[in-house]
Amino acid sequence: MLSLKKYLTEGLLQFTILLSLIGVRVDVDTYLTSQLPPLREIILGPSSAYTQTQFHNLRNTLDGYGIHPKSIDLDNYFTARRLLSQVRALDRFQVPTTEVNAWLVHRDPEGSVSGSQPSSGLTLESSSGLQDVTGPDNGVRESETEQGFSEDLEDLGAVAPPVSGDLTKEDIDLGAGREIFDYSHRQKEQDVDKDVRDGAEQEDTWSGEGAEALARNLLVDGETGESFPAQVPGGEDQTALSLEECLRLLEATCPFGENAEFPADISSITEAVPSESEPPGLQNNLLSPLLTGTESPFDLEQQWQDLMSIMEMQAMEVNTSTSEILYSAPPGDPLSTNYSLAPNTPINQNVSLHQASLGGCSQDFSLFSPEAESLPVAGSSTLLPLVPSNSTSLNSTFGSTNLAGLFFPPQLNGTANDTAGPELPDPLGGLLDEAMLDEISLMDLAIEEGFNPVQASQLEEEFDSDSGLSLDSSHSPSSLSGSEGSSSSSSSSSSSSSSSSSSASSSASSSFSEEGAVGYSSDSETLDLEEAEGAVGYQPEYSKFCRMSYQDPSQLSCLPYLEHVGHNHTYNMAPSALDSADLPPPGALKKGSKEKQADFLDKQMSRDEHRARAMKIPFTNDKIINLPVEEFNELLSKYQLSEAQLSLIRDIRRRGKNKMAAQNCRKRKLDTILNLERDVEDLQRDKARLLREKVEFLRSLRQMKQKVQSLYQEVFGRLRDENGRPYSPSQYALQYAGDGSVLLIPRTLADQQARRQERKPKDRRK
DNA sequence: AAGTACTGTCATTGC
DNA sequence: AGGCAATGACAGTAC
Repeated sequence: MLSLKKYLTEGLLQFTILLSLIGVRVDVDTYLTSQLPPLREIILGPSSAYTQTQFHNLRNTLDGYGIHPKSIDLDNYFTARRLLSQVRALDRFQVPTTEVNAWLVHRDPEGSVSGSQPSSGLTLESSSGLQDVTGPDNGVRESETEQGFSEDLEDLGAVAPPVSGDLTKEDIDLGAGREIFDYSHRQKEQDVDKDVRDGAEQEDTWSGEGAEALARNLLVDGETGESFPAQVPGGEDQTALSLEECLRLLEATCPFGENAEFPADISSITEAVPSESEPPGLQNNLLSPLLTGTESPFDLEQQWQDLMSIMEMQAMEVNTSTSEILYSAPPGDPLSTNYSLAPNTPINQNVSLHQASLGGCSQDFSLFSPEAESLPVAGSSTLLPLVPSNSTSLNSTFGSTNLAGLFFPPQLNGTANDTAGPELPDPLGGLLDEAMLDEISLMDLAIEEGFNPVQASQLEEEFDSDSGLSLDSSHSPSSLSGSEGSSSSSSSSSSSSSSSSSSASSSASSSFSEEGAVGYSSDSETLDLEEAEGAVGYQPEYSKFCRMSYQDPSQLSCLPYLEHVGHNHTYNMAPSALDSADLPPPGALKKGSKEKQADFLDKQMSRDEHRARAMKIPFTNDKIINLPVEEFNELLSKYQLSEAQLSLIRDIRRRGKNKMAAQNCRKRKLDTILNLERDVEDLQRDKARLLREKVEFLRSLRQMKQKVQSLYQEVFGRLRDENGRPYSPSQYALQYAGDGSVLLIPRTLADQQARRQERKPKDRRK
């Protein structure tokens, strides 16, 4: 039997912790100070009279030290210490610690009522595999806490043999074999529950009847499929009783005493319960005042919906088969047998857990049941560990899929055995398949390092190889301008190469002075050139370095340093811009290289330039090409030109313009490619970042799920029937009803509701 | 000698 | 309609 007071104390605190962790502010002080003085007394007054020994819960295997089952003070002491440490550790949580409280109140047909208020007094830590994610704090805190417990035990001399099967935090987290607990638990109850065990052996047959009986006492919302305790005033089988009534019965059933199972101060508790909430259901009895109090201006519903939406993500990827595996026990499993309930035990009634009334969040609680349908109703169930293994793999740690399966206690007394069974299915596995994880890890690495210049370039290279585009840094936007600069400088060489073939003999460069280019008489280009040199009278030194492509007659960049540049990339340079190019200082020219340079510049003459010179065109190609149409025509009109000359001039103009157009076109093409490369890089970075964020979110989600799962386990594991025996997870499941209450319902019923829940979304899609 | 890159040129298209 | 930019295609050249 359980101590109401203890459970209230822990439960309220735990629930407050839970709410605070999910972002809800609960002002417990309100209840402690004004509204519910008795309750406050209960909570704050850790009198040993209010504590009880919980043989089935939590405390006997701390660091190998057992606690004597009768050590009431120690029990209370540990409880207080644990809760205190949890509260103090709240600020160190990186991931909200989910705490769920539930009260179980049921009444047997004979009128004896057993009430229990199991609470999750543990702050369930993530598995070791998660500790690295949440940071060292968790591990430290946990170790500190538990070590403190051990030390406390030693100091107090409370070294008791590990007799009881009480659930400890370690048990939950580390998955101590359930046999440990089950054994002790059964040792204690063996004698007492012989008859019950007989009933347990009939578990299979009972399950059906029990389910029916339960169904009869449950009102199932035809629309939502949610079930809630039937409110049958005065009904003998009524499940939910007023708290007062329950307490009264408890008082009568469980005398207050040293070993009393219910040492709670009944009157205090009764007073703590608002009288107006007495009637039938427990809906308004215990938690309701707390949760519906005016001190909760927050949007509880929204909070829960947020939480549940996260959980729903898991539920969407329910792996029902896993649920079966999780809770199907090997035949003859003593534990499962022990869990079984006699067909006619009061627990067969719809057991309404303490109503965790959370406003309108009820619909969200339905999430806890969907998977139930996949669970075998038969009792022979093996309880597999729900606590995720230490694996750091997301797939493995994201274990449970649906909440029912997720929360389903692996073992009745809430212990989780890491080694006991397969890992829960990862509902998020689909989102993070191996390929994706690989990608994420790669990109994570790349991106995290990407902000390091060196590693960023490495990352880019990786991306480059993928895209097939060379992302060589020289092609980066910044380098683009550089290439532009070099290309512009290379124009002369480019055109020289094309013209070199026709100017074999030129030892002197041919730069035409517009006004002086007249009087050509030679037949060959070579001759023309030679003659031109003399005829035009250009300045050799100047022309050597100022030979310009006809395309840019006005440019005359005359940049000696461009000699070694291979190509002309002055695509986009406006003639005026090129025109402004600085001429090299004459002094910079080395006379020794004059000849060489002259030859070089001569070679740079384009074919059209050579042709123009040969045809004695009186103006430069630059003018031919770049003058506006009107001016160009005006220019032509000034001279009397032959048809051949006019044709050549028009061809020169056409080709020149086309040449520049081609250059611009190629430049645009290159720019487009480079921009695309840049876009690809940016998108890849964004993708990597988003993937990394996704991983982080999934980690957080996984941790929250683990917390909730552990809480479910703990809550369920703490539930006891009137005989103090745990409920079989294979036959019962916790479900959050539509009205926010938490119900302990048979699996069969949960299955039915789960099916309805599954149909609904489908219908909506239609 | 073959492959590649760059460039010029032509033809075409569309504005 | 003419001029012109843009562009694909081709060829020449250099490496």
